[in-house]
Amino acid sequence: MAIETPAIQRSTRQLALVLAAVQASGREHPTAEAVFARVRRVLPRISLGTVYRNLQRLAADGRIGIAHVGGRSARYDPTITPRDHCLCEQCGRNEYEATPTPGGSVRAAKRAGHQVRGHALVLFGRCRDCTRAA
Amino acid sequence: MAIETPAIQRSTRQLALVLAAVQASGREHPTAEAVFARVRRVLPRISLGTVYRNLQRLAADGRIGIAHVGGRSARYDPTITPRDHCLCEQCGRNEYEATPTPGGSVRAAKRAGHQVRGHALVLFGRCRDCTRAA
DNA sequence: CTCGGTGCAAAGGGTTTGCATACAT
DNA sequence: ATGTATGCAAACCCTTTGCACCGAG
Repeated sequence: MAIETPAIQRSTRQLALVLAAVQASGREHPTAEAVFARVRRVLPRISLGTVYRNLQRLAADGRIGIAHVGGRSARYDPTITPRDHCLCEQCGRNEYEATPTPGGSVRAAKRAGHQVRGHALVLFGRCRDCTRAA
Repeated sequence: MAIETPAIQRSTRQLALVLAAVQASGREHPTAEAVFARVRRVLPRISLGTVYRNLQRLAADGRIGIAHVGGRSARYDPTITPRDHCLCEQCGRNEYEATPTPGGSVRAAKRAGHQVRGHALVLFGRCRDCTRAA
Protein backbone atom coordinates (compact mmCIF):
# COMPACT_ATOMS: atom_id res chain seq x y z
CA MET A 1 0.00 0.00 0.00
CA ALA A 2 3.02 2.27 -0.27
CA ILE A 3 1.77 4.75 -2.81
CA GLU A 4 4.55 7.24 -2.36
CA THR A 5 8.06 6.56 -3.60
CA PRO A 6 10.72 6.29 -0.88
CA ALA A 7 12.16 9.53 -2.27
CA ILE A 8 15.74 8.46 -2.61
CA GLN A 9 18.26 11.10 -1.85
CA ARG A 10 21.03 12.16 -4.12
CA SER A 11 24.26 13.02 -2.45
CA THR A 12 25.33 16.44 -3.53
CA ARG A 13 28.21 18.56 -2.48
CA GLN A 14 25.74 21.07 -1.03
CA LEU A 15 23.97 18.54 1.17
CA ALA A 16 27.23 17.20 2.55
CA LEU A 17 28.54 20.67 3.29
CA VAL A 18 25.36 21.80 5.01
CA LEU A 19 25.49 18.78 7.27
CA ALA A 20 29.18 19.33 7.92
CA ALA A 21 28.56 22.97 8.76
CA VAL A 22 25.94 22.12 11.36
CA GLN A 23 28.13 19.44 12.87
CA ALA A 24 31.20 21.66 12.88
CA SER A 25 29.35 24.34 14.81
CA GLY A 26 29.50 22.32 17.99
CA ARG A 27 27.05 23.53 20.55
CA GLU A 28 26.54 26.90 18.90
CA HIS A 29 23.26 25.80 17.31
CA PRO A 30 23.72 27.86 14.17
CA THR A 31 20.95 29.70 12.36
CA ALA A 32 20.33 29.03 8.67
CA GLU A 33 22.18 32.23 7.91
CA ALA A 34 25.23 31.03 9.84
CA VAL A 35 25.23 27.72 8.01
CA PHE A 36 24.88 29.61 4.74
CA ALA A 37 27.89 31.79 5.57
CA ARG A 38 30.00 28.80 6.49
CA VAL A 39 29.18 26.70 3.43
CA ARG A 40 29.65 29.70 1.22
CA ARG A 41 33.33 29.81 2.05
CA VAL A 42 33.65 26.53 0.15
CA LEU A 43 30.82 26.87 -2.36
CA PRO A 44 30.45 30.58 -3.10
CA ARG A 45 27.54 30.04 -5.46
CA ILE A 46 25.29 28.14 -3.05
CA SER A 47 21.95 29.81 -2.42
CA LEU A 48 20.14 30.38 0.83
CA GLY A 49 17.17 28.47 -0.55
CA THR A 50 19.31 25.39 -1.02
CA VAL A 51 20.59 25.67 2.53
CA TYR A 52 17.03 25.74 3.85
CA ARG A 53 16.00 22.84 1.67
CA ASN A 54 18.91 20.72 2.84
CA LEU A 55 18.42 21.64 6.46
CA GLN A 56 14.80 20.55 6.19
CA ARG A 57 15.73 17.33 4.52
CA LEU A 58 18.39 16.52 7.11
CA ALA A 59 15.91 17.23 9.86
CA ALA A 60 13.26 15.07 8.21
CA ASP A 61 15.78 12.25 8.00
CA GLY A 62 16.57 12.70 11.66
CA ARG A 63 20.17 13.61 10.98
CA ILE A 64 19.96 17.00 12.66
CA GLY A 65 17.49 18.70 14.96
CA ILE A 66 15.59 21.97 14.64
CA ALA A 67 15.05 24.13 17.70
CA HIS A 68 12.69 27.08 17.83
CA VAL A 69 13.79 28.79 20.99
CA GLY A 70 13.09 32.36 21.99
CA GLY A 71 14.25 34.20 18.91
CA ARG A 72 12.56 34.58 15.59
CA SER A 73 14.89 32.42 13.55
CA ALA A 74 15.21 28.66 13.92
CA ARG A 75 18.42 27.07 15.11
CA TYR A 76 19.89 23.82 13.92
CA ASP A 77 21.37 21.21 16.13
CA PRO A 78 23.86 18.44 15.26
CA THR A 79 22.62 16.22 18.09
CA ILE A 80 19.30 14.46 17.83
CA THR A 81 19.32 12.88 21.25
CA PRO A 82 17.28 14.91 23.73
CA ARG A 83 19.34 17.52 25.49
CA ASP A 84 18.80 20.34 27.86
CA HIS A 85 20.03 23.73 26.84
CA CYS A 86 20.88 26.86 28.69
CA LEU A 87 20.54 30.05 26.69
CA CYS A 88 21.81 33.46 27.60
CA GLU A 89 19.17 36.10 27.01
CA GLN A 90 21.80 38.71 26.36
CA CYS A 91 24.40 37.17 24.08
CA GLY A 92 22.25 34.30 22.81
CA ARG A 93 24.93 31.71 23.28
CA ASN A 94 24.20 28.22 24.41
CA GLU A 95 26.27 27.98 27.53
CA TYR A 96 25.67 24.50 28.59
CA GLU A 97 24.33 21.22 27.43
CA ALA A 98 23.46 18.04 29.24
CA THR A 99 21.55 14.86 28.85
CA PRO A 100 18.18 15.44 30.41
CA THR A 101 16.42 14.25 33.48
CA PRO A 102 12.83 14.31 32.25
CA GLY A 103 11.43 13.44 35.61
CA GLY A 104 7.75 13.31 36.38
CA SER A 105 6.52 15.32 33.41
CA VAL A 106 7.26 12.66 30.87
CA ARG A 107 5.65 9.99 32.99
CA ALA A 108 2.57 12.17 33.45
CA ALA A 109 2.31 12.81 29.72
CA LYS A 110 2.53 9.13 28.94
CA ARG A 111 -0.12 8.44 31.50
CA ALA A 112 -2.34 10.91 29.63
CA GLY A 113 -2.01 8.79 26.52
CA HIS A 114 0.57 10.96 24.84
CA GLN A 115 3.14 9.30 22.63
CA VAL A 116 6.28 11.16 23.67
CA ARG A 117 8.80 11.33 20.87
CA GLY A 118 11.22 13.74 22.46
CA HIS A 119 11.51 16.79 24.57
CA ALA A 120 13.41 20.01 25.01
CA LEU A 121 14.22 21.77 28.21
CA VAL A 122 15.37 25.33 27.77
CA LEU A 123 16.69 27.41 30.62
CA PHE A 124 16.54 31.18 30.34
CA GLY A 125 18.82 33.56 32.12
CA ARG A 126 22.18 35.17 31.87
CA CYS A 127 25.50 33.50 31.39
CA ARG A 128 28.36 34.21 33.72
CA ASP A 129 30.02 36.71 31.41
CA CYS A 130 26.92 38.78 30.74
CA THR A 131 26.06 38.80 34.42
CA ARG A 132 29.46 40.25 35.14
CA ALA A 133 29.24 42.80 32.34
CA ALA A 134 25.89 44.06 33.55
CA MET B 1 20.23 58.48 37.52
CA ALA B 2 16.89 57.37 36.12
CA ILE B 3 16.90 59.17 32.81
CA GLU B 4 13.96 57.34 31.33
CA THR B 5 10.44 57.93 32.58
CA PRO B 6 8.73 54.90 34.17
CA ALA B 7 6.43 54.85 31.15
CA ILE B 8 3.09 54.82 32.90
CA GLN B 9 0.48 52.72 31.26
CA ARG B 10 -2.95 53.89 30.30
CA SER B 11 -5.71 51.40 30.68
CA THR B 12 -7.57 51.08 27.43
CA ARG B 13 -10.40 48.86 26.43
CA GLN B 14 -8.07 47.17 23.93
CA LEU B 15 -5.43 46.32 26.49
CA ALA B 16 -7.97 44.86 28.89
CA LEU B 17 -9.60 42.77 26.19
CA VAL B 18 -6.32 41.41 24.89
CA LEU B 19 -5.38 40.28 28.38
CA ALA B 20 -8.83 38.83 28.90
CA ALA B 21 -8.60 36.94 25.62
CA VAL B 22 -5.30 35.31 26.55
CA GLN B 23 -6.60 34.40 29.97
CA ALA B 24 -9.87 33.09 28.63
CA SER B 25 -8.05 30.76 26.26
CA GLY B 26 -7.06 28.47 29.07
CA ARG B 27 -4.28 26.14 28.08
CA GLU B 28 -4.75 26.64 24.38
CA HIS B 29 -1.87 29.08 24.19
CA PRO B 30 -3.41 31.23 21.48
CA THR B 31 -1.51 32.82 18.64
CA ALA B 32 -1.74 36.56 18.05
CA GLU B 33 -4.22 35.84 15.30
CA ALA B 34 -6.44 33.90 17.67
CA VAL B 35 -6.37 36.69 20.22
CA PHE B 36 -7.17 39.13 17.44
CA ALA B 37 -10.18 37.10 16.35
CA ARG B 38 -11.50 36.84 19.87
CA VAL B 39 -11.13 40.52 20.76
CA ARG B 40 -12.62 41.47 17.44
CA ARG B 41 -15.93 39.98 18.45
CA VAL B 42 -16.19 42.78 21.01
CA LEU B 43 -14.19 45.52 19.31
CA PRO B 44 -14.61 45.01 15.59
CA ARG B 45 -12.34 47.92 14.71
CA ILE B 46 -9.28 46.75 16.64
CA SER B 47 -6.21 46.24 14.50
CA LEU B 48 -3.74 43.38 14.50
CA GLY B 49 -0.95 45.83 15.18
CA THR B 50 -2.62 46.91 18.41
CA VAL B 51 -2.99 43.30 19.46
CA TYR B 52 0.72 42.71 18.94
CA ARG B 53 1.62 45.90 20.79
CA ASN B 54 -0.53 44.98 23.77
CA LEU B 55 0.71 41.42 23.85
CA GLN B 56 4.26 42.71 23.95
CA ARG B 57 3.47 45.15 26.68
CA LEU B 58 1.72 42.53 28.79
CA ALA B 59 4.67 40.21 28.34
CA ALA B 60 7.13 42.95 29.27
CA ASP B 61 5.12 43.61 32.42
CA GLY B 62 5.23 39.93 33.22
CA ARG B 63 1.47 39.57 33.02
CA ILE B 64 1.55 36.94 30.29
CA GLY B 65 4.22 34.70 28.80
CA ILE B 66 5.42 34.27 25.23
CA ALA B 67 6.38 30.83 23.96
CA HIS B 68 8.16 30.15 20.70
CA VAL B 69 7.64 26.46 20.26
CA GLY B 70 7.84 24.48 17.07
CA GLY B 71 5.67 26.49 14.74
CA ARG B 72 6.41 29.74 13.03
CA SER B 73 4.12 31.96 15.04
CA ALA B 74 4.53 32.79 18.72
CA ARG B 75 2.02 31.62 21.27
CA TYR B 76 0.83 33.52 24.31
CA ASP B 77 0.40 32.06 27.72
CA PRO B 78 -1.75 33.31 30.61
CA THR B 79 0.49 31.68 33.20
CA ILE B 80 3.89 33.13 33.99
CA THR B 81 5.01 30.50 36.44
CA PRO B 82 7.24 27.91 34.80
CA ARG B 83 5.27 25.05 33.37
CA ASP B 84 5.91 21.99 31.32
CA HIS B 85 3.96 21.57 28.15
CA CYS B 86 3.08 18.67 25.99
CA LEU B 87 2.45 19.49 22.36
CA CYS B 88 0.89 17.27 19.73
CA GLU B 89 2.87 17.39 16.51
CA GLN B 90 -0.21 16.65 14.50
CA CYS B 91 -3.01 18.81 15.84
CA GLY B 92 -0.81 21.33 17.64
CA ARG B 93 -2.83 21.28 20.81
CA ASN B 94 -1.32 21.56 24.21
CA GLU B 95 -2.50 18.38 25.82
CA TYR B 96 -1.14 18.69 29.25
CA GLU B 97 0.38 21.11 31.65
CA ALA B 98 2.16 20.65 34.94
CA THR B 99 4.41 22.39 37.35
CA PRO B 100 7.91 21.41 36.47
CA THR B 101 10.56 19.25 38.02
CA PRO B 102 13.70 20.99 36.82
CA GLY B 103 15.94 18.39 38.31
CA GLY B 104 19.66 18.32 37.83
CA SER B 105 19.83 20.60 34.81
CA VAL B 106 19.01 23.73 36.70
CA ARG B 107 21.49 22.92 39.39
CA ALA B 108 24.17 22.23 36.80
CA ALA B 109 23.47 25.51 35.03
CA LYS B 110 23.73 27.45 38.25
CA ARG B 111 26.97 25.72 39.04
CA ALA B 112 28.24 26.97 35.67
CA GLY B 113 27.60 30.53 36.78
CA HIS B 114 24.38 30.93 34.87
CA GLN B 115 21.69 33.13 36.36
CA VAL B 116 18.60 31.05 35.69
CA ARG B 117 15.50 33.19 35.31
CA GLY B 118 13.13 30.51 34.12
CA HIS B 119 12.80 27.47 31.97
CA ALA B 120 10.56 25.66 29.57
CA LEU B 121 10.18 21.96 29.05
CA VAL B 122 8.42 20.98 25.90
CA LEU B 123 7.47 17.42 25.10
CA PHE B 124 6.94 16.44 21.49
CA GLY B 125 4.82 13.60 20.31
CA ARG B 126 1.28 12.70 19.51
CA CYS B 127 -1.74 13.12 21.64
CA ARG B 128 -4.03 10.21 22.33
CA ASP B 129 -6.59 11.22 19.69
CA CYS B 130 -4.09 11.69 16.89
CA THR B 131 -2.39 8.40 17.75
CA ARG B 132 -5.72 6.65 17.37
CA ALA B 133 -6.58 8.45 14.14
CA ALA B 134 -3.25 7.48 12.57
C1' DC C 1 -5.15 70.18 27.03
C1' DT C 2 -1.42 66.41 26.54
C1' DC C 3 0.73 62.84 24.98
C1' DG C 4 0.32 57.83 24.93
C1' DG C 5 -2.62 54.43 22.43
C1' DT C 6 -4.99 53.35 18.30
C1' DG C 7 -6.07 52.17 13.34
C1' DC C 8 -4.28 51.73 9.03
C1' DA C 9 -1.06 50.42 5.86
C1' DA C 10 3.43 49.75 4.46
C1' DA C 11 7.91 47.82 5.57
C1' DG C 12 10.78 44.19 7.60
C1' DG C 13 13.00 39.66 8.39
C1' DG C 14 12.97 34.76 8.15
C1' DT C 15 11.46 30.99 5.39
C1' DT C 16 9.31 28.85 1.41
C1' DT C 17 8.47 28.06 -3.42
C1' DG C 18 8.16 28.24 -8.85
C1' DC C 19 10.87 27.74 -12.65
C1' DA C 20 14.60 26.81 -15.88
C1' DT C 21 19.14 24.82 -15.63
C1' DA C 22 22.83 21.75 -13.94
C1' DC C 23 24.17 17.43 -12.47
C1' DA C 24 24.01 12.73 -9.90
C1' DT C 25 22.60 8.33 -11.21
C1' DA D 1 18.82 9.86 -20.71
C1' DT D 2 16.06 10.78 -16.58
C1' DG D 3 14.53 13.26 -13.13
C1' DT D 4 16.27 15.32 -8.72
C1' DA D 5 18.76 19.18 -6.60
C1' DT D 6 20.26 23.69 -7.55
C1' DG D 7 20.39 28.93 -8.18
C1' DC D 8 17.77 32.77 -8.54
C1' DA D 9 14.19 35.63 -7.33
C1' DA D 10 9.63 36.36 -6.17
C1' DA D 11 6.15 35.12 -2.89
C1' DC D 12 4.61 34.23 1.89
C1' DC D 13 3.74 34.71 6.61
C1' DC D 14 4.27 36.67 10.98
C1' DT D 15 5.61 40.67 13.18
C1' DT D 16 7.05 45.41 13.57
C1' DT D 17 6.76 50.30 12.64
C1' DG D 18 5.57 55.27 10.80
C1' DC D 19 2.08 58.43 10.89
C1' DA D 20 -2.12 61.07 11.73
C1' DC D 21 -6.06 60.86 14.69
C1' DC D 22 -8.44 59.59 19.04
C1' DG D 23 -9.20 59.46 23.68
C1' DA D 24 -7.60 58.57 28.76
C1' DG D 25 -5.59 61.36 32.31
